[in-house]
Amino acid sequence: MDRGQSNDAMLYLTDEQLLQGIELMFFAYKGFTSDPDRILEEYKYGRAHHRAIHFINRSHAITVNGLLTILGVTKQSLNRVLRQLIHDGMVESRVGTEDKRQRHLHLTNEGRLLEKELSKVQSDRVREAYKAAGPDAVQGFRKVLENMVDHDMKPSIETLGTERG
Amino acid sequence: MDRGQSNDAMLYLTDEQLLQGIELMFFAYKGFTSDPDRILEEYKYGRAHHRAIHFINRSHAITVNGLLTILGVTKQSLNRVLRQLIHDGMVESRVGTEDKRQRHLHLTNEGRLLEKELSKVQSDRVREAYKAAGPDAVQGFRKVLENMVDHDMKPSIETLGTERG
DNA sequence: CGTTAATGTCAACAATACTGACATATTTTC
DNA sequence: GAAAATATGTCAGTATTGTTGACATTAACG
Repeated sequence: MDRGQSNDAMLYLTDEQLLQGIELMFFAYKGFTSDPDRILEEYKYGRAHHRAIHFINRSHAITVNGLLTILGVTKQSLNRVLRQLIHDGMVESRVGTEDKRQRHLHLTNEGRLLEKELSKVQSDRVREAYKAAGPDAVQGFRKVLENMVDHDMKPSIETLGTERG
Repeated sequence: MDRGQSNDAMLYLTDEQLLQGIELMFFAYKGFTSDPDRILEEYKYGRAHHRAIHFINRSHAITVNGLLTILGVTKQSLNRVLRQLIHDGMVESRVGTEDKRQRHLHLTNEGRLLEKELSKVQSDRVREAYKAAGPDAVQGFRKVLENMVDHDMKPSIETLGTERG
């Protein structure tokens, strides 16, 4: 390997170092999605389905608008995959109790099974990468990625995994 | 924030920690591509054009097959964007001297300008993320991402930025 | 000379994104 | 209570990017 930089090299980050970072993002993201993609193929689903399933699982009873905000796509685009998932019995859409215009999204038992199947292989890869890199590296990984996220999206992230989204 | 883990927490990575990592990859990649995407729109190009331009710039005189291997798409898919870029005078295709079946790809002056415009904004974001996170974090970032890449792709990465790809 | 390799191209198809328009039900506001 | 705004769903059309499969050309290899 030996593609790292000495600590003081941060004072002037070379173009080469930045381009390496860009390429690392490209190749890592490719690897990151490859395992779930194989499973999705069997279900005739795509990455969009995976993302919907992931965030419905993570944000209990999330509304359609909430999911739209997190995913950053149009409602027409989301509706296409949501319609399929609901039709296939993976996702349930419940009328809101407070606001009856809203639809609250839940995974069905079958949806939960698929979610587990997908998150298993993806988590496995992340876990292996974490383990191979070590705890300090994980800290750094998280720090850099957090700083790469658009500021607009940060509120969305913060609420994930904390009961309701 | 306070979404980190203590060092010994690595012994058992919780599902929550792994899911956070997965989401971080999703949101960071979104931010990572957002700035170039805005520029590409003006040129009526897409991300596929960006990737082609990036790796042609990085791998001097790369062949079509070489580019195919790096990008991991079909030749029909690559050819579509390559044809446009060549037609638009961004990329030049030169017949190989050793092997005349091969086509060696080069950026034209105009292509180099576009490449600079794209890599500028993307590098800026990476640089800012690096700076905000600090040198140690960058080391960790790189370590984790390298471990996330598919083993098949590693040979491709190694040769980038080292004269010829 | 026949086979293989590198490239290009045509056609068809699928997934995912977009815009714009419109409908319905419900809530909020004046 | 009527009007405006909000949440959702849907239809139609279009663009990008990926796929398969088929076929042609040119050049290299044995």
